[in-house]
Amino acid sequence: MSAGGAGFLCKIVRMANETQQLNERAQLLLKALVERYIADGQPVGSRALSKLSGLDLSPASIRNVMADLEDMGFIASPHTSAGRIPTARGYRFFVDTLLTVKPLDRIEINQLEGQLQVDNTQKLVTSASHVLSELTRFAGVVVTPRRSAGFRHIEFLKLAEKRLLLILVTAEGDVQNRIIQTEKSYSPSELVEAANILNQNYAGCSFEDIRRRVQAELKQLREDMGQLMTAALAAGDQAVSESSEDVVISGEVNLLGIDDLSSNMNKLRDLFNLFEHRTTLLQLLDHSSRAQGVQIFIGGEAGLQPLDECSVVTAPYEVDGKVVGTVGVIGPTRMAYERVIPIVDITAKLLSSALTQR
Amino acid sequence: MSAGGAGFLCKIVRMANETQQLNERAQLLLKALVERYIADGQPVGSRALSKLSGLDLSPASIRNVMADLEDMGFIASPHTSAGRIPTARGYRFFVDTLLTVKPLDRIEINQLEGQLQVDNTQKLVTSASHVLSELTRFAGVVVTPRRSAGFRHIEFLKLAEKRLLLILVTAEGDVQNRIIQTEKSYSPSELVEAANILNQNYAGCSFEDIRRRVQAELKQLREDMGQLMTAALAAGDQAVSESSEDVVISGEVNLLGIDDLSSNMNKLRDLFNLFEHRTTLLQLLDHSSRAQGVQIFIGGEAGLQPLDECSVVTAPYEVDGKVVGTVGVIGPTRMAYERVIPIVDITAKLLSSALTQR
DNA sequence: CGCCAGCACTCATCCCGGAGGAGCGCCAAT
DNA sequence: ATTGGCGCTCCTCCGGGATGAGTGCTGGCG
Repeated sequence: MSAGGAGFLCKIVRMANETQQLNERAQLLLKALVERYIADGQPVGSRALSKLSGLDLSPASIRNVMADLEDMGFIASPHTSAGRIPTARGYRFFVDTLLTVKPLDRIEINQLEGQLQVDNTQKLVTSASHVLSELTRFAGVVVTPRRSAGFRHIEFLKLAEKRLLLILVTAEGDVQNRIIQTEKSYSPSELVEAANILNQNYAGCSFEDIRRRVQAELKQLREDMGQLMTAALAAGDQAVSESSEDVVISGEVNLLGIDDLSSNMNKLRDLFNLFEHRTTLLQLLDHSSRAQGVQIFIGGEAGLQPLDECSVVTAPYEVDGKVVGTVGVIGPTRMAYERVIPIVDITAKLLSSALTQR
Repeated sequence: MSAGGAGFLCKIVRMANETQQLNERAQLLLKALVERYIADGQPVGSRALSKLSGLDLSPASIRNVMADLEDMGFIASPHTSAGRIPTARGYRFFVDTLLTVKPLDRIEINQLEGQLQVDNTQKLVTSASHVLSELTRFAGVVVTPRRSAGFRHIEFLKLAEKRLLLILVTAEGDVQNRIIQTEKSYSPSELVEAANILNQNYAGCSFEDIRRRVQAELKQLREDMGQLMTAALAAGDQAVSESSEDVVISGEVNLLGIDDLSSNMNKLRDLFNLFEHRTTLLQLLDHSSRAQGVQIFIGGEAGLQPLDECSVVTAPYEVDGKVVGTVGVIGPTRMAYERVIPIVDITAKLLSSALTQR
């Protein structure tokens, strides 16, 4: 399971340096500290670490190491005489090299699989989002599959004079529909004819292709028919592209209970505003779909202030071997990564296979 | 503009009593107090009221009246030496008989009208919800229209062997679709034939009617055709009823900023959980659609604890003179009713006319 | 050179207790 | 009936002492 942020090259270089700089003792202590802090959210002092770490060291010695870790920016103290808490960089190092994830049981996987509803792409996606939020008790988020820009079947339906309903079955079997205003009033038989032409000749092609070909063959058709076709193509194109990418979020409520976040009412509001602003979130998640495997964004690494004290754990999912979307979890930086990571990982895989079957 | 809760008769009786008991001075003072409290959220003292009320009374006299109002349960003091704040009953009386709503400007109405997107019932409903939350800065909520259980057009589409897509255009012009598993594999022409029969004979009827008539006329059809029909009818019925009532909420985030609510993290979480539990909310809102005009639920009047410090302002909307749903706003009990009420009222009316046009 | 016990120091938190102020209730005077 | 005045209550806002956690540093020990 690989996990990384943006800027791979520089990251790897840095990692090499850091692994050199941090001797085993420092690493062990950092690991213990992060784990402890994740577990109870209190700054961790030298005394506590001395008991936890397993190393047989006195608090005083540990203080020396902690001072080093602080100098290197892995940990920080909220005030003079408190313990230390991990910085974003500390979390990063922890997640990249110290973390040991424990895979889920077969039982848990089966449970998870059972909760994915499969009767419909939309339902599948929302249930995946639900499952993620239920299991992690954070916010679950899924980017809906990119649709291939083509259609399996097209149909016109007359609603009123000069008002048509365009019904479009996408290659994936989902149905889109759209109302078109036309200049001329078409008879039902004309509509059937137009639909037939499109279905017989162009089913499965992308709209761009069709437009090009229709334009070439247009002269053979009556002019009004051509108009209808182009209008239909435009509408279809728009319908597909408009509904093509969206992000489904569930369990935002869970974040209200997290005291790390809900202490700052303003930040919390910013965060929820971000959730309403789908597009921004979409960009972040799209990032993830270019890499493979689980990715983790810690704190502001994504470049969004509202995510200041949050981490985003994502994994892309695929249909027929092609990445089509991203699933993920948004929670506080202080989250149980070793649990969340496999959950996200498995969910992505289950979603992939559920989508591929159909 | 009428505004009332449940239990009309008893309410009217009580109102008569109360109006008798409260002399004009008490009413004026109560009105001033509530308005002031709504405006700045601080308990209102006698000195402040003496200046505000317009009556030329000393604080001492006002204290007498306030004591009476407190005895009658209209106001309460959070602690010994604080001012008074309205109780739920106080708000109730204020809203029922003291409140003077100022209707919106033509300009505002036009603006509002412009923001309602009309290309689609679903979009119309969500934009109405958005508009409500934007204008009031609280949570906007709309119950989607009850659909009449009939169809304008029906269509079968073969997805695979024994797997059909049923496309259904409702009387309102919305499109539903549903996948049916069949026992037998039908040819495209059979599907067209079945669709034709349904369209020509039964368009516009309710599914129950159709089922009855189909059953009677079934013998004339080939058996497999009959099977297809009944399957289609069942699926259509289900599709319509399933998607028939839902509640769209937007702008929940706004409630995070309200200090009346966000002081109590737990209550806030309960509230947001209520939002996710659509059904409970639906019941409350359905209540409203049985009355006519704007209705107001103050505090726990609705019988839901999460709404403890909230008020719900609702109004039913109609299509062709028949009530089909409800719009509303959920905000803190301490809200500017004189502004929210006309907003909800107008939105309901605009929504009605937008839906009726189509 | 690494380790560690001990000590001084720094803060955060908690818990008073007093001062200030807002506002009420009551009462006696008008 | 209205009102000025007085005493009282209780919230809020400090400031200070006590407590405790945890650090940094130093000097001694193996």
